[in-house]
Amino acid sequence: MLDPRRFRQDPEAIAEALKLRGFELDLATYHDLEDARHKLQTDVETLQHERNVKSKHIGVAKQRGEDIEPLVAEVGDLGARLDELSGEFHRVQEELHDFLLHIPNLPDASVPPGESEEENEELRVWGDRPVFDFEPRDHVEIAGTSLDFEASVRISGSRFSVLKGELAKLHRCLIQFMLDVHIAEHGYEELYVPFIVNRETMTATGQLPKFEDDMFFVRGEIDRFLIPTAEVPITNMVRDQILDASELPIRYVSHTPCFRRESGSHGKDTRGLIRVHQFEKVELVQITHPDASWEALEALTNHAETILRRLDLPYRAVVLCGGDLGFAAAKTIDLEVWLPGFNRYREVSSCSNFVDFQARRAQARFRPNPTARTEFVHTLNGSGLAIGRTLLAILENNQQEDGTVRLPEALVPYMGVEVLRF
RNA sequence: GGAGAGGUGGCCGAGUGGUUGAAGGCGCUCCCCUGCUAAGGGAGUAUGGGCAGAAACCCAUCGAGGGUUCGAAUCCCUCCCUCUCCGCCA
Repeated sequence: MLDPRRFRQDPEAIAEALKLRGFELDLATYHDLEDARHKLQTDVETLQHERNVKSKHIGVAKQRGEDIEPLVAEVGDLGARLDELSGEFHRVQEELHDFLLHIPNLPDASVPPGESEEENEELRVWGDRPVFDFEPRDHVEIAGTSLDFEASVRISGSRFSVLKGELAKLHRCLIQFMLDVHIAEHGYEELYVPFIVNRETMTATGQLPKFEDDMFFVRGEIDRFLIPTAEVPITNMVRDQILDASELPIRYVSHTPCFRRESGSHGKDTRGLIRVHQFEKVELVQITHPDASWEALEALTNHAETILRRLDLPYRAVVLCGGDLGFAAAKTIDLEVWLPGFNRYREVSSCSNFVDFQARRAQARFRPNPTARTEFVHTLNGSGLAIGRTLLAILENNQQEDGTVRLPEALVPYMGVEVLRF
Protein backbone atom coordinates (compact mmCIF):
# COMPACT_ATOMS: atom_id res chain seq x y z
CA MET A 1 0.00 0.00 0.00
CA LEU A 2 1.16 3.50 -0.74
CA ASP A 3 1.57 6.05 2.01
CA PRO A 4 -1.88 7.65 2.50
CA ARG A 5 -0.24 10.91 3.57
CA ARG A 6 1.86 11.13 0.48
CA PHE A 7 -1.27 10.33 -1.45
CA ARG A 8 -3.17 13.19 0.17
CA GLN A 9 -0.34 15.60 -0.38
CA ASP A 10 -0.02 15.10 -4.11
CA PRO A 11 -2.32 12.54 -5.71
CA GLU A 12 -1.59 13.94 -9.17
CA ALA A 13 2.11 13.14 -8.81
CA ILE A 14 1.23 9.58 -7.79
CA ALA A 15 -1.06 9.21 -10.78
CA GLU A 16 1.76 10.43 -13.01
CA ALA A 17 4.28 7.99 -11.52
CA LEU A 18 1.86 5.08 -11.91
CA LYS A 19 1.49 5.77 -15.61
CA LEU A 20 4.96 4.30 -16.08
CA ARG A 21 3.52 0.90 -15.25
CA GLY A 22 0.42 1.53 -17.29
CA PHE A 23 -1.86 2.03 -14.31
CA GLU A 24 -4.56 4.63 -14.73
CA LEU A 25 -5.39 6.10 -11.32
CA ASP A 26 -9.01 7.13 -10.85
CA LEU A 27 -8.39 10.54 -9.33
CA ALA A 28 -12.04 11.62 -9.34
CA THR A 29 -13.04 8.64 -7.21
CA TYR A 30 -10.10 9.21 -4.95
CA HIS A 31 -10.96 12.83 -4.32
CA ASP A 32 -14.60 12.01 -3.67
CA LEU A 33 -13.69 9.36 -1.13
CA GLU A 34 -10.98 11.40 0.56
CA ASP A 35 -13.14 14.51 0.87
CA ALA A 36 -16.03 12.50 2.28
CA ARG A 37 -13.71 10.72 4.67
CA HIS A 38 -12.29 13.94 5.96
CA LYS A 39 -15.62 15.59 6.62
CA LEU A 40 -17.14 12.49 8.20
CA GLN A 41 -14.14 11.87 10.41
CA THR A 42 -14.19 15.42 11.76
CA ASP A 43 -17.93 15.28 12.40
CA VAL A 44 -17.81 11.86 14.01
CA GLU A 45 -14.92 12.77 16.28
CA THR A 46 -16.65 15.96 17.39
CA LEU A 47 -19.76 14.02 18.33
CA GLN A 48 -17.71 11.36 20.09
CA HIS A 49 -15.97 14.04 22.08
CA GLU A 50 -19.28 15.52 23.10
CA ARG A 51 -20.58 12.13 24.17
CA ASN A 52 -17.44 11.35 26.15
CA VAL A 53 -17.57 14.65 28.03
CA LYS A 54 -21.25 14.32 28.90
CA SER A 55 -20.92 10.73 29.96
CA LYS A 56 -18.12 11.66 32.26
CA HIS A 57 -20.29 14.37 33.82
CA ILE A 58 -22.98 11.78 34.45
CA GLY A 59 -20.46 9.54 36.12
CA VAL A 60 -19.24 12.30 38.40
CA ALA A 61 -22.77 13.44 39.25
CA LYS A 62 -23.82 9.91 40.06
CA GLN A 63 -20.89 9.47 42.39
CA ARG A 64 -21.90 12.61 44.23
CA GLY A 65 -25.39 11.18 44.58
CA GLU A 66 -26.96 13.85 42.40
CA ASP A 67 -29.93 13.31 40.15
CA ILE A 68 -28.58 12.26 36.77
CA GLU A 69 -31.87 12.21 34.87
CA PRO A 70 -31.56 15.76 33.46
CA LEU A 71 -28.05 15.00 32.27
CA VAL A 72 -29.10 11.76 30.63
CA ALA A 73 -31.91 13.61 28.91
CA GLU A 74 -29.43 16.17 27.66
CA VAL A 75 -27.52 13.49 25.78
CA GLY A 76 -30.76 12.92 23.91
CA ASP A 77 -30.46 11.45 20.48
CA LEU A 78 -26.70 12.01 20.36
CA GLY A 79 -26.15 8.27 20.29
CA ALA A 80 -28.49 7.78 17.37
CA ARG A 81 -26.89 10.59 15.37
CA LEU A 82 -23.48 9.22 16.16
CA ASP A 83 -24.46 5.71 15.07
CA GLU A 84 -25.70 7.01 11.76
CA LEU A 85 -22.67 9.20 11.07
CA SER A 86 -20.08 6.71 12.21
CA GLY A 87 -21.71 3.99 10.13
CA GLU A 88 -21.34 6.22 7.12
CA PHE A 89 -17.79 7.08 8.14
CA HIS A 90 -16.78 3.45 8.40
CA ARG A 91 -18.31 2.64 5.05
CA VAL A 92 -16.37 5.44 3.39
CA GLN A 93 -13.21 4.58 5.25
CA GLU A 94 -13.45 0.97 4.16
CA GLU A 95 -14.11 2.00 0.58
CA LEU A 96 -11.09 4.27 0.64
CA HIS A 97 -8.95 1.55 2.18
CA ASP A 98 -10.11 -0.92 -0.46
CA PHE A 99 -9.38 1.66 -3.16
CA LEU A 100 -5.83 2.06 -1.86
CA LEU A 101 -5.32 -1.72 -1.58
CA HIS A 102 -5.93 -2.03 -5.33
CA ILE A 103 -3.25 0.50 -6.27
CA PRO A 104 0.14 -0.93 -7.25
CA ASN A 105 3.46 0.22 -5.90
CA LEU A 106 5.26 3.22 -7.39
CA PRO A 107 8.05 2.19 -9.77
CA ASP A 108 11.50 3.28 -8.68
CA ALA A 109 13.04 6.15 -10.64
CA SER A 110 15.50 3.75 -12.27
CA VAL A 111 12.78 1.57 -13.79
CA PRO A 112 12.82 1.88 -17.59
CA PRO A 113 9.62 2.84 -19.40
CA GLY A 114 7.88 0.22 -21.49
CA GLU A 115 4.66 -1.70 -21.88
CA SER A 116 5.69 -5.34 -22.02
CA GLU A 117 8.57 -7.72 -21.47
CA GLU A 118 9.82 -6.77 -24.95
CA GLU A 119 11.05 -3.54 -23.43
CA ASN A 120 12.86 -5.00 -20.44
CA GLU A 121 16.44 -3.82 -20.27
CA GLU A 122 19.27 -6.32 -20.45
CA LEU A 123 21.73 -5.70 -17.59
CA ARG A 124 24.31 -8.40 -18.15
CA VAL A 125 24.81 -11.72 -19.84
CA TRP A 126 26.78 -14.57 -18.30
CA GLY A 127 28.14 -17.84 -19.67
CA ASP A 128 28.47 -19.32 -23.12
CA ARG A 129 25.43 -20.79 -24.75
CA PRO A 130 26.22 -24.40 -25.63
CA VAL A 131 26.93 -25.24 -29.25
CA PHE A 132 25.63 -28.61 -30.39
CA ASP A 133 26.71 -30.58 -33.44
CA PHE A 134 23.27 -32.20 -33.41
CA GLU A 135 19.72 -30.90 -33.17
CA PRO A 136 19.18 -30.12 -29.45
CA ARG A 137 16.09 -31.66 -27.86
CA ASP A 138 13.86 -30.04 -25.30
CA HIS A 139 13.61 -31.39 -21.74
CA VAL A 140 10.48 -33.42 -22.43
CA GLU A 141 12.31 -35.45 -25.08
CA ILE A 142 15.48 -35.74 -23.02
CA ALA A 143 13.73 -36.95 -19.86
CA GLY A 144 11.65 -39.49 -21.75
CA THR A 145 9.65 -41.76 -19.46
CA SER A 146 11.15 -40.15 -16.35
CA LEU A 147 8.74 -37.30 -16.92
CA ASP A 148 5.32 -38.97 -16.73
CA PHE A 149 2.60 -36.58 -17.84
CA GLU A 150 0.26 -39.45 -18.59
CA ALA A 151 0.29 -40.17 -14.84
CA SER A 152 0.05 -36.55 -13.68
CA VAL A 153 -2.94 -35.89 -15.94
CA ARG A 154 -4.68 -38.97 -14.53
CA ILE A 155 -3.87 -37.96 -10.96
CA SER A 156 -4.58 -34.25 -11.13
CA GLY A 157 -5.13 -32.89 -14.63
CA SER A 158 -3.13 -30.77 -17.00
CA ARG A 159 -0.22 -28.61 -15.84
CA PHE A 160 1.05 -31.02 -13.21
CA SER A 161 4.04 -33.31 -13.31
CA VAL A 162 5.31 -36.65 -12.13
CA LEU A 163 9.08 -37.11 -11.97
CA LYS A 164 10.60 -40.55 -11.67
CA GLY A 165 13.84 -42.14 -10.58
CA GLU A 166 17.02 -40.18 -11.19
CA LEU A 167 15.05 -37.18 -12.41
CA ALA A 168 13.12 -37.00 -9.13
CA LYS A 169 16.41 -37.35 -7.30
CA LEU A 170 18.01 -34.55 -9.31
CA HIS A 171 15.03 -32.38 -8.45
CA ARG A 172 15.55 -33.10 -4.75
CA CYS A 173 19.32 -32.58 -4.96
CA LEU A 174 18.89 -29.19 -6.61
CA ILE A 175 16.82 -28.05 -3.63
CA GLN A 176 19.45 -29.34 -1.23
CA PHE A 177 22.27 -27.72 -3.17
CA MET A 178 20.62 -24.31 -3.31
CA LEU A 179 19.68 -24.33 0.37
CA ASP A 180 23.22 -25.35 1.32
CA VAL A 181 24.76 -22.46 -0.62
CA HIS A 182 22.40 -19.79 0.69
CA ILE A 183 22.69 -20.95 4.28
CA ALA A 184 26.43 -21.57 4.44
CA GLU A 185 27.71 -18.87 2.08
CA HIS A 186 25.09 -16.12 1.94
CA GLY A 187 24.03 -15.99 5.57
CA TYR A 188 20.36 -16.90 5.28
CA GLU A 189 18.42 -18.64 8.02
CA GLU A 190 16.37 -21.58 6.86
CA LEU A 191 12.64 -21.66 7.57
CA TYR A 192 9.99 -24.31 7.25
CA VAL A 193 6.64 -22.59 6.79
CA PRO A 194 2.94 -23.29 6.18
CA PHE A 195 1.82 -23.74 2.58
CA ILE A 196 -1.78 -22.84 3.38
CA VAL A 197 -2.29 -19.29 4.59
CA ASN A 198 -5.09 -16.98 5.62
CA ARG A 199 -6.54 -13.92 3.93
CA GLU A 200 -4.60 -11.40 6.03
CA THR A 201 -1.32 -13.00 5.07
CA MET A 202 -2.19 -12.94 1.38
CA THR A 203 -3.26 -9.30 1.63
CA ALA A 204 -0.04 -8.23 3.34
CA THR A 205 2.18 -9.33 0.46
CA GLY A 206 -0.21 -8.00 -2.17
CA GLN A 207 -1.76 -11.14 -3.73
CA LEU A 208 -5.13 -10.09 -2.35
CA PRO A 209 -7.53 -8.48 -2.89
CA LYS A 210 -6.68 -7.97 -6.54
CA PHE A 211 -5.45 -11.39 -7.66
CA GLU A 212 -7.74 -13.78 -5.84
CA ASP A 213 -8.59 -15.52 -9.14
CA ASP A 214 -4.95 -16.55 -9.60
CA MET A 215 -4.88 -18.35 -6.25
CA PHE A 216 -5.97 -21.82 -5.19
CA PHE A 217 -8.67 -21.48 -2.58
CA VAL A 218 -9.04 -23.95 0.26
CA ARG A 219 -12.59 -24.36 1.49
CA GLY A 220 -13.05 -24.38 5.27
CA GLU A 221 -14.35 -22.52 8.30
CA ILE A 222 -12.15 -19.60 7.41
CA ASP A 223 -10.81 -18.58 3.99
CA ARG A 224 -7.42 -20.00 3.22
CA PHE A 225 -5.22 -20.15 0.15
CA LEU A 226 -2.39 -22.27 -1.17
CA ILE A 227 0.74 -20.15 -1.37
CA PRO A 228 1.77 -19.02 -4.88
CA THR A 229 5.30 -18.44 -3.59
CA ALA A 230 7.21 -18.78 -0.31
CA GLU A 231 7.43 -14.99 -0.26
CA VAL A 232 3.95 -14.99 1.23
CA PRO A 233 4.51 -16.95 4.45
CA ILE A 234 8.11 -15.77 4.87
CA THR A 235 7.46 -12.05 4.56
CA ASN A 236 4.54 -12.47 6.96
CA MET A 237 7.04 -13.59 9.59
CA VAL A 238 7.36 -9.89 10.40
CA ARG A 239 3.70 -8.93 10.00
CA ASP A 240 2.45 -6.93 12.99
CA GLN A 241 5.92 -6.95 14.51
CA ILE A 242 7.96 -4.08 15.86
CA LEU A 243 11.56 -5.11 15.35
CA ASP A 244 14.63 -3.78 17.01
CA ALA A 245 17.01 -2.01 14.62
CA SER A 246 19.73 -4.43 15.64
CA GLU A 247 17.72 -7.34 14.23
CA LEU A 248 18.01 -5.96 10.69
CA PRO A 249 18.70 -7.14 8.12
CA ILE A 250 16.83 -10.41 8.42
CA ARG A 251 17.64 -13.00 5.76
CA TYR A 252 15.38 -16.01 5.39
CA VAL A 253 15.55 -18.86 2.93
CA SER A 254 12.91 -21.51 2.54
CA HIS A 255 12.04 -24.31 0.18
CA THR A 256 8.33 -24.64 -0.55
CA PRO A 257 5.97 -25.79 -3.23
CA CYS A 258 4.17 -23.01 -5.07
CA PHE A 259 0.62 -23.26 -6.37
CA ARG A 260 -0.73 -21.13 -9.19
CA ARG A 261 -3.98 -21.24 -11.07
CA GLU A 262 -2.37 -19.82 -14.23
CA SER A 263 -5.89 -18.66 -15.02
CA GLY A 264 -4.91 -16.18 -17.70
CA SER A 265 -2.53 -18.45 -19.57
CA HIS A 266 -4.69 -20.97 -21.44
CA GLY A 267 -2.76 -22.48 -24.30
CA LYS A 268 0.48 -20.80 -23.24
CA ASP A 269 3.57 -22.88 -22.40
CA THR A 270 1.60 -26.09 -22.40
CA ARG A 271 4.59 -28.34 -22.99
CA GLY A 272 6.71 -29.76 -20.21
CA LEU A 273 7.68 -28.21 -16.90
CA ILE A 274 7.72 -24.58 -17.93
CA ARG A 275 4.34 -23.53 -16.59
CA VAL A 276 2.62 -25.82 -14.10
CA HIS A 277 0.11 -25.46 -11.25
CA GLN A 278 2.53 -26.87 -8.71
CA PHE A 279 6.27 -26.33 -8.63
CA GLU A 280 9.05 -26.02 -6.08
CA LYS A 281 11.12 -23.02 -5.31
CA VAL A 282 13.92 -22.03 -2.97
CA GLU A 283 13.07 -18.49 -1.98
CA LEU A 284 15.20 -15.72 -0.53
CA VAL A 285 13.61 -12.99 1.56
CA GLN A 286 15.27 -10.00 3.18
CA ILE A 287 13.82 -7.60 5.70
CA THR A 288 15.99 -4.49 5.79
CA HIS A 289 16.41 -0.98 7.09
CA PRO A 290 14.89 1.47 4.57
CA ASP A 291 18.34 2.88 3.83
CA ALA A 292 19.75 -0.53 2.99
CA SER A 293 17.21 -2.07 0.65
CA TRP A 294 18.73 -1.09 -2.72
CA GLU A 295 22.07 -2.47 -1.73
CA ALA A 296 20.25 -5.56 -0.48
CA LEU A 297 18.55 -5.99 -3.86
CA GLU A 298 21.93 -6.16 -5.54
CA ALA A 299 23.22 -8.63 -2.97
CA LEU A 300 20.12 -10.80 -3.17
CA THR A 301 20.22 -10.86 -6.97
CA ASN A 302 23.85 -11.85 -6.79
CA HIS A 303 22.98 -14.67 -4.38
CA ALA A 304 20.54 -16.06 -6.92
CA GLU A 305 23.03 -15.59 -9.76
CA THR A 306 25.62 -17.51 -7.80
CA ILE A 307 23.46 -20.63 -8.12
CA LEU A 308 23.25 -20.26 -11.89
CA ARG A 309 27.01 -19.78 -12.14
CA ARG A 310 27.76 -22.78 -9.93
CA LEU A 311 25.53 -24.83 -12.17
CA ASP A 312 27.31 -23.48 -15.28
CA LEU A 313 24.01 -22.31 -16.71
CA PRO A 314 24.17 -19.45 -19.21
CA TYR A 315 21.83 -16.67 -18.19
CA ARG A 316 21.13 -12.99 -18.42
CA ALA A 317 19.82 -10.42 -15.97
CA VAL A 318 17.14 -7.96 -17.07
CA VAL A 319 15.48 -5.01 -15.38
CA LEU A 320 11.74 -5.16 -15.80
CA CYS A 321 10.22 -2.15 -17.51
CA GLY A 322 7.30 -0.31 -15.89
CA GLY A 323 4.66 -2.26 -17.79
CA ASP A 324 6.07 -5.66 -16.81
CA LEU A 325 6.53 -4.83 -13.13
CA GLY A 326 4.59 -6.87 -10.59
CA PHE A 327 1.88 -5.26 -8.46
CA ALA A 328 3.88 -4.82 -5.25
CA ALA A 329 7.38 -4.27 -6.63
CA ALA A 330 9.21 -0.96 -6.89
CA LYS A 331 11.86 -2.62 -9.05
CA THR A 332 12.49 -6.12 -10.28
CA ILE A 333 15.49 -7.84 -11.78
CA ASP A 334 14.68 -11.08 -13.56
CA LEU A 335 17.26 -13.78 -14.10
CA GLU A 336 16.64 -15.69 -17.28
CA VAL A 337 18.33 -18.98 -18.06
CA TRP A 338 19.15 -20.07 -21.59
CA LEU A 339 17.04 -22.96 -22.83
CA PRO A 340 18.44 -24.60 -25.99
CA GLY A 341 15.28 -26.65 -26.49
CA PHE A 342 13.24 -23.47 -26.77
CA ASN A 343 16.06 -21.39 -28.24
CA ARG A 344 15.35 -18.56 -25.83
CA TYR A 345 15.90 -17.25 -22.30
CA ARG A 346 13.27 -18.05 -19.67
CA GLU A 347 12.79 -16.60 -16.19
CA VAL A 348 14.18 -18.71 -13.32
CA SER A 349 14.30 -15.98 -10.74
CA SER A 350 12.62 -12.68 -10.06
CA CYS A 351 14.34 -10.44 -7.51
CA SER A 352 12.37 -7.47 -6.25
CA ASN A 353 12.55 -4.61 -3.84
CA PHE A 354 9.10 -3.78 -2.49
CA VAL A 355 10.42 -0.92 -0.36
CA ASP A 356 7.73 -0.14 2.24
CA PHE A 357 4.75 -1.29 0.13
CA GLN A 358 4.34 -4.73 1.69
CA ALA A 359 5.57 -3.53 5.08
CA ARG A 360 2.81 -0.96 5.27
CA ARG A 361 0.17 -3.56 4.41
CA ALA A 362 1.75 -5.93 6.90
CA GLN A 363 2.39 -3.33 9.60
CA ALA A 364 5.97 -4.59 9.71
CA ARG A 365 7.96 -1.97 11.56
CA PHE A 366 11.17 -1.39 13.43
CA ARG A 367 12.39 1.14 15.96
CA PRO A 368 15.47 3.00 14.68
CA ASN A 369 16.56 3.66 18.26
CA PRO A 370 15.01 3.04 21.68
CA THR A 371 13.32 6.44 21.89
CA ALA A 372 12.33 6.92 18.25
CA ARG A 373 8.98 6.38 16.58
CA THR A 374 8.51 3.21 14.59
CA GLU A 375 9.22 3.11 10.86
CA PHE A 376 8.29 0.61 8.20
CA VAL A 377 10.95 -1.88 7.18
CA HIS A 378 11.68 -2.63 3.56
CA THR A 379 11.03 -6.09 2.16
CA LEU A 380 12.71 -7.91 -0.72
CA ASN A 381 12.59 -11.32 -2.21
CA GLY A 382 13.85 -13.40 -5.07
CA SER A 383 13.84 -16.97 -6.20
CA GLY A 384 17.06 -18.69 -5.55
CA LEU A 385 15.95 -20.49 -7.81
CA ALA A 386 12.80 -22.03 -9.28
CA ILE A 387 13.57 -25.75 -9.16
CA GLY A 388 11.58 -27.10 -12.10
CA ARG A 389 12.91 -24.60 -14.59
CA THR A 390 16.46 -24.99 -13.32
CA LEU A 391 16.09 -28.74 -13.69
CA LEU A 392 15.01 -28.49 -17.29
CA ALA A 393 17.74 -25.95 -18.00
CA ILE A 394 20.31 -28.49 -16.78
CA LEU A 395 18.85 -31.17 -19.01
CA GLU A 396 18.73 -28.99 -22.08
CA ASN A 397 22.10 -27.28 -21.71
CA ASN A 398 24.02 -30.42 -20.79
CA GLN A 399 22.44 -32.90 -23.17
CA GLN A 400 24.68 -35.05 -25.28
CA GLU A 401 24.03 -36.60 -28.65
CA ASP A 402 23.38 -40.04 -27.16
CA GLY A 403 20.59 -38.64 -25.00
CA THR A 404 22.56 -38.67 -21.75
CA VAL A 405 23.06 -35.59 -19.58
CA ARG A 406 26.38 -34.59 -18.13
CA LEU A 407 25.86 -33.11 -14.64
CA PRO A 408 27.41 -29.81 -13.59
CA GLU A 409 30.30 -30.38 -11.20
CA ALA A 410 28.53 -28.79 -8.27
CA LEU A 411 25.83 -31.47 -8.36
CA VAL A 412 28.08 -34.51 -8.66
CA PRO A 413 28.63 -34.85 -4.89
CA TYR A 414 24.86 -34.65 -4.41
CA MET A 415 23.95 -37.14 -7.13
CA GLY A 416 26.89 -39.48 -6.80
CA VAL A 417 27.24 -39.80 -10.56
CA GLU A 418 28.53 -37.59 -13.39
CA VAL A 419 26.17 -38.58 -16.15
CA LEU A 420 22.43 -39.24 -16.16
CA ARG A 421 20.88 -41.76 -18.54
CA PHE A 422 17.12 -41.71 -18.98
C1' G B 1 -13.95 -34.63 18.18
C1' G B 2 -15.41 -34.06 23.92
C1' A B 3 -14.64 -31.21 28.70
C1' G B 4 -12.48 -27.07 31.03
C1' A B 5 -9.42 -22.45 31.51
C1' G B 6 -7.86 -18.31 29.14
C1' G B 7 -6.47 -13.93 25.31
C1' U B 8 -4.94 -6.71 28.74
C1' G B 9 1.37 -2.36 26.56
C1' G B 10 8.20 -4.68 24.49
C1' C B 11 7.40 -8.70 28.55
C1' C B 12 4.90 -10.33 33.29
C1' G B 13 0.47 -9.01 35.50
C1' A B 14 -3.91 -6.17 38.25
C1' G B 15 -8.45 -4.60 36.90
C1' U B 16 -16.62 -7.05 36.89
C1' G B 17 -20.18 -0.63 34.53
C1' G B 18 -18.13 5.86 35.55
C1' U B 19 -12.22 11.35 35.04
C1' U B 20 -8.79 3.51 33.49
C1' G B 21 -5.02 4.41 27.84
C1' A B 22 -5.21 1.18 31.66
C1' A B 23 -2.29 -0.16 38.95
C1' G B 24 2.24 -2.71 40.15
C1' G B 25 6.62 -5.07 38.43
C1' C B 26 10.41 -6.23 34.70
C1' G B 27 12.84 -4.21 30.61
C1' C B 28 14.35 0.25 28.05
C1' U B 29 15.82 5.89 27.71
C1' C B 30 17.59 10.31 30.13
C1' C B 31 19.33 12.64 34.66
C1' C B 32 21.40 12.44 39.78
C1' C B 33 24.36 9.79 43.29
C1' U B 34 28.25 6.33 44.05
C1' G B 35 36.37 6.35 43.39
C1' C B 36 35.75 -0.07 40.15
C1' U B 37 31.90 -3.71 40.71
C1' A B 38 27.22 -4.12 42.95
C1' A B 39 23.42 -1.08 44.44
C1' G B 40 20.33 3.44 45.11
C1' G B 41 17.21 8.03 43.85
C1' G B 42 14.30 10.89 40.16
C1' A B 43 11.83 11.59 35.46
C1' G B 44 10.16 9.39 31.12
C1' U B 45 8.57 5.10 28.19
C1' A B 46 1.93 1.93 23.57
C1' U B 47 0.06 2.18 18.52
C1' G B 48 -2.59 4.52 14.82
C1' G B 49 -5.48 8.67 13.20
C1' G B 50 -7.64 14.06 12.88
C1' C B 51 -2.72 16.91 10.71
C1' A B 52 3.81 17.38 6.19
C1' G B 53 6.35 18.28 10.79
C1' A B 54 6.54 20.32 16.10
C1' A B 55 3.53 21.76 20.42
C1' A B 56 -1.32 21.68 22.30
C1' C B 57 -5.95 19.50 21.86
C1' C B 58 -9.13 15.67 20.21
C1' C B 59 -10.58 10.50 18.38
C1' A B 60 -9.84 5.25 18.25
C1' U B 61 -7.64 0.80 20.08
C1' C B 62 -7.51 -4.30 26.25
C1' G B 63 -7.86 -11.25 20.38
C1' A B 64 -11.74 -9.84 16.02
C1' G B 65 -16.66 -8.36 14.88
C1' G B 66 -21.54 -7.18 16.55
C1' G B 67 -24.99 -5.85 20.70
C1' U B 68 -26.84 -3.62 25.58
C1' U B 69 -25.91 1.37 27.99
C1' C B 70 -25.79 8.32 28.78
C1' G B 71 -21.06 5.57 29.51
C1' A B 72 -17.87 -1.08 28.22
C1' A B 73 -11.18 -3.80 29.29
C1' U B 74 -15.50 -5.00 32.58
C1' C B 75 -22.25 -7.30 30.77
C1' C B 76 -24.49 -10.27 26.27
C1' C B 77 -23.85 -12.78 21.27
C1' U B 78 -20.81 -14.73 17.20
C1' C B 79 -16.12 -15.92 15.44
C1' C B 80 -10.67 -16.61 15.78
C1' C B 81 -6.63 -18.13 18.66
C1' U B 82 -3.81 -20.27 22.97
C1' C B 83 -3.30 -23.66 27.08
C1' U B 84 -4.76 -28.25 30.12
C1' C B 85 -7.13 -33.09 30.29
C1' C B 86 -9.54 -37.10 27.38
C1' G B 87 -10.15 -39.41 22.52
C1' C B 88 -7.93 -40.04 17.65
C1' C B 89 -3.70 -39.80 14.58
C1' A B 90 1.86 -39.40 11.27
